[in-house]
Amino acid sequence: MALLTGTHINKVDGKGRVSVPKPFRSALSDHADGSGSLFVYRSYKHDALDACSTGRMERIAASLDDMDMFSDELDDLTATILADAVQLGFDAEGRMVLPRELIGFAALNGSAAFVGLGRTFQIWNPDRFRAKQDEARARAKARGATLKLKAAQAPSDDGEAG
Amino acid sequence: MALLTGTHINKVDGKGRVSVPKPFRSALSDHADGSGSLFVYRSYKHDALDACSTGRMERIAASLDDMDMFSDELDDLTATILADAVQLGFDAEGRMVLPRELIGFAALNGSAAFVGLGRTFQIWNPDRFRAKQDEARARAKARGATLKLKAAQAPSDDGEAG
DNA sequence: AGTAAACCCATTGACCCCCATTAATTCCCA
DNA sequence: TGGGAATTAATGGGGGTCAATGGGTTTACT
Repeated sequence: MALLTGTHINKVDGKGRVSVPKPFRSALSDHADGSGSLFVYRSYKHDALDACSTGRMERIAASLDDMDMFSDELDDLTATILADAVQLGFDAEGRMVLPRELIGFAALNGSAAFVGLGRTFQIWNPDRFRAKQDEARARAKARGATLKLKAAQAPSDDGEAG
Repeated sequence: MALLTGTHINKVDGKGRVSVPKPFRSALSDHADGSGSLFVYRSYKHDALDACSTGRMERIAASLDDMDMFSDELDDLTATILADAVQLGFDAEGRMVLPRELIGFAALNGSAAFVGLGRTFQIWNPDRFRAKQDEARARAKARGATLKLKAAQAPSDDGEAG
């Protein structure tokens, strides 16, 4: 799967429709015809939405399925991720329809910021994201954050079939 | 099998009928004609119902079959799951009829929340589930819950033969 | 006959699909 | 290299279809 990067701000209309940015749409769509779907769920860390490809959500479900049935930890994770995730498809124009509840949770009043995070992305209220980003940059600078690169490898498409 | 995700709230009428959410119905139905059936049993952890496809119930039975005969553990699990499970079918409109006893157990007073858990789902009293989910999210946030993703793989259809 | 379950039909309202318009970029050609 | 045309992304609105729901009728079983 191509990388999801950058921040793209699109409008949310009265029906809850938002255009998924073209680069994201291309990266997410399983088929060449541009059709496809994605999963969206409430972030448990921020007042924003997390989103990922169906392939990745399959991986999440498979990972959870490997845990012991009836364990408390499994219970919490399924409730916060799977029980919350809605699968949305694109229409012919490349838009998805966000449920009202999610729009309310992330306070998407008329516009939404699509924030690429590599393999996943988030959907933010644009103003809130700007603030969060400023903080994150300040923290990284203050802390002198560093990153150890791992060795180059064949890119994973993160799901689909392997 | 497609993933079972999201929370869908439908009404329970006086006859005990509930529409099974379309995405769940599609995921559960063995045949293209939309017919199909599922298993429902009382959760032993919550005041809610557990439900799954026939394929998965067979997997559960097979897993139990691998345990030692006559062990107390096997005894308990068969009694709580297999002995309690009822097989329900859909009518032409995609509804199932919940037995009164199960409606009472899960306190489904007029409406029911279908909660997708990936390979299985639960049926909750909507208010109770909201409360449970809020707690789970709070715990996940406090604990900084993380999930180690397993490697990508071909998606399991969870049944049929697997 | 009485009870309960399955089947059939009608209504409504949400969602999906289609068309039209605008805006912005790229491409082409002068 | 600048202007103009064509393509594509994003947006706005309207209408048809289907999922969800409620009620009624027949069938089966006791």
